[in-house]
Amino acid sequence: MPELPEVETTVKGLRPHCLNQTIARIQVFQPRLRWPIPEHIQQLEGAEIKTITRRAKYILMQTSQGHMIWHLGMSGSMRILDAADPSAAHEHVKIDFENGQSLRYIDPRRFGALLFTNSDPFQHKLIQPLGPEPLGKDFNIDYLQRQCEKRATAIKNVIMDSHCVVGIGNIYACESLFLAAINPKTRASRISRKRLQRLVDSIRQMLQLAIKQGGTTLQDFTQTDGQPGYFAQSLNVYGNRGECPNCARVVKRITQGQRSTFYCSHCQH
DNA sequence: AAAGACACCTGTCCGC
DNA sequence: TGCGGACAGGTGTCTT
Repeated sequence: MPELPEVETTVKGLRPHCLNQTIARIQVFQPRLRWPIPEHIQQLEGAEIKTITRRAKYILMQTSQGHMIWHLGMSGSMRILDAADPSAAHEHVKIDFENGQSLRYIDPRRFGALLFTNSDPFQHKLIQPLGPEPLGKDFNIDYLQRQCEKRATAIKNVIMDSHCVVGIGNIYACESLFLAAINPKTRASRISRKRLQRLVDSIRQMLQLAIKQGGTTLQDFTQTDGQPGYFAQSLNVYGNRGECPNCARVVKRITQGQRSTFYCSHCQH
């Protein structure tokens, strides 16, 4: 589920509750996430949370004794609750703070991750090879054009490739291509600079608006206070089994890279 | 280097 | 009501 806006929403929700807090206790109820949660995560008991940042869809928590690297996978979410509150189903990690609050990690499908590193998390083997942030200055028309020139595959596959640009998952790939009026099947190398510029702009606009609205909730995702994200009401094509909001023709659904693609063949070329 | 298939896991929804 | 199958927001890894 979580794409960049949902992870960003999560980070913003965590900061006021977690920054400068001291970890009193870490409980791992289910270590078998995408990778096993390392046992030395326990070393962080007694540590203080210094910063919380996002890189791609990873959440980086810097503490006084090392870094936690989190990923929400397809169905992960985080909540802030009182330490005494009961655990929900699929709650795999509980971190109690000395102030009586706690951070919970909930993930029904367990595609997420919690990793630990002592050194620079940006040098971690999962983080280091990632492409630029879509909202940063390194993601621009010159960069995207260079990436697309060498790619024969469909444009949707390119913008979902984290080595090209990070943070764009299936929802926002479909939606930004709709906004840019580009057919998701078009070979990346055959799209004009002008149209790629439109795509860059669309991706930016879309992600910024989604962040403002707290992300997209389809099923599992909640903000850290338990509220859903409200961007779902702004979706034009993703999950749309009816008509295009622009031209009223039926929205098409195809499969690309084993993922569903929704688009309007009349409005997108 | 690039492209595609597959794996990991649980819950939900739809048709019969 | 129950059962089987398709499908779901991600992405590292392996094979072509």
